[in-house]
Amino acid sequence: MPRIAKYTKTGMAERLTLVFKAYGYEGASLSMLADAVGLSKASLYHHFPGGKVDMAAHVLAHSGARLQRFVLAPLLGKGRGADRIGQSLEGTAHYYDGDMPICLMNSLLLGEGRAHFGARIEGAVAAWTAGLASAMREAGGEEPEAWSHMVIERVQGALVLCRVRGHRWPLESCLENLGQV
Amino acid sequence: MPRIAKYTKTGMAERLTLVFKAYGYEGASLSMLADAVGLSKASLYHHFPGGKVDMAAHVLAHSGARLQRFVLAPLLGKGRGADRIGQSLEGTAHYYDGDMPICLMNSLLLGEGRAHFGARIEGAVAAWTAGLASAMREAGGEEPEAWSHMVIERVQGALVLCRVRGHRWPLESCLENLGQV
DNA sequence: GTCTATACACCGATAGAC
DNA sequence: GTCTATCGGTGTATAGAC
Repeated sequence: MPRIAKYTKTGMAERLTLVFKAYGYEGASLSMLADAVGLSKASLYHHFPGGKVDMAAHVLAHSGARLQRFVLAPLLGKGRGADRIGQSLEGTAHYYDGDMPICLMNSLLLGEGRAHFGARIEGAVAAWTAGLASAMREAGGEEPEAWSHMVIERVQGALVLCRVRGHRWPLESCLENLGQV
Repeated sequence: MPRIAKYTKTGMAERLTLVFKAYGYEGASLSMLADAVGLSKASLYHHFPGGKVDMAAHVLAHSGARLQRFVLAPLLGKGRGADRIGQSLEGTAHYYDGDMPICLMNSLLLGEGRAHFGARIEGAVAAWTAGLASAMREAGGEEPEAWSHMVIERVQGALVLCRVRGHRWPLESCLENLGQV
């Protein structure tokens, strides 16, 4: 019996995201992806005619929109630079949600994923770094560029440790430390 | 025509490491792995009867021995704590070699790899953290545990950024900063 | 200790019914 | 817009010759 659509396109992207995060681009099979959205493989191709690359591209676009909303927008908002940085760090905790947060870009950079999405991912990281540096510059901090690189480093490293240890505590601890400066 | 063995078991592990780093556990196929050591798939099974899991386990063991030699041993050696930390950071640059260094444990934690190797990887990270904290404690630093977590965070994050940007500069920059403290 | 040949499952993707 | 059925290819793994 044909199933009725359970998810909007955004809802599908969220479900597919979980698979790509956990298994990477190559490791995520169409069977897993179809199961994740509750459709057959053939039905997935109706929504994503380009197949797996298409799905990963939509997932990346959805993730980019969330990064913009939760992490980048606060950096470019009103108010004192220090307040904006604090809001962005809080947004970072929301952006990397779940009991064991995983960075999608890290998973998608393995194997063939790098050739498909490397440029987009590099651009997102550059925008994040620039936003942090800009806010810190307005906050009067010294060496804003070096500081922004350090923040990205620590957050990304904390996400690796979240995967190693299997919970989100390393990320929370990292963000708390970064917020105290 | 049968090929003659080009590599010792250690040499094979080094070649296989490159594939597992770049593609992860699921993404690394037996065809790629066989090509990497210059043997047929069937011949690989002579050296690694357990198949792919067996190969990844040997690769992880070889990587653990290198971590011990380059990174952990300096931490536990003689001399002032500060000197030992400096030597370990230099060893870290050697441990993560190549033009685009990649953390094997990061790649192997994707997908099924986590179930196979998660415990071993978590143990290695714990040993690294403990060694750093111990050396910093003897060096008279304050909050050695928090400091050691920060170092691992930054190194792992720098390795992610190396993959994002495609070269080893983020790691070199990170290690230089860490050594100045 | 290497190889060719093969087994069988699953891969990504498509055709076409409903 | 969903499905079943199927395609050709590749996946991991094995058998057995040399």
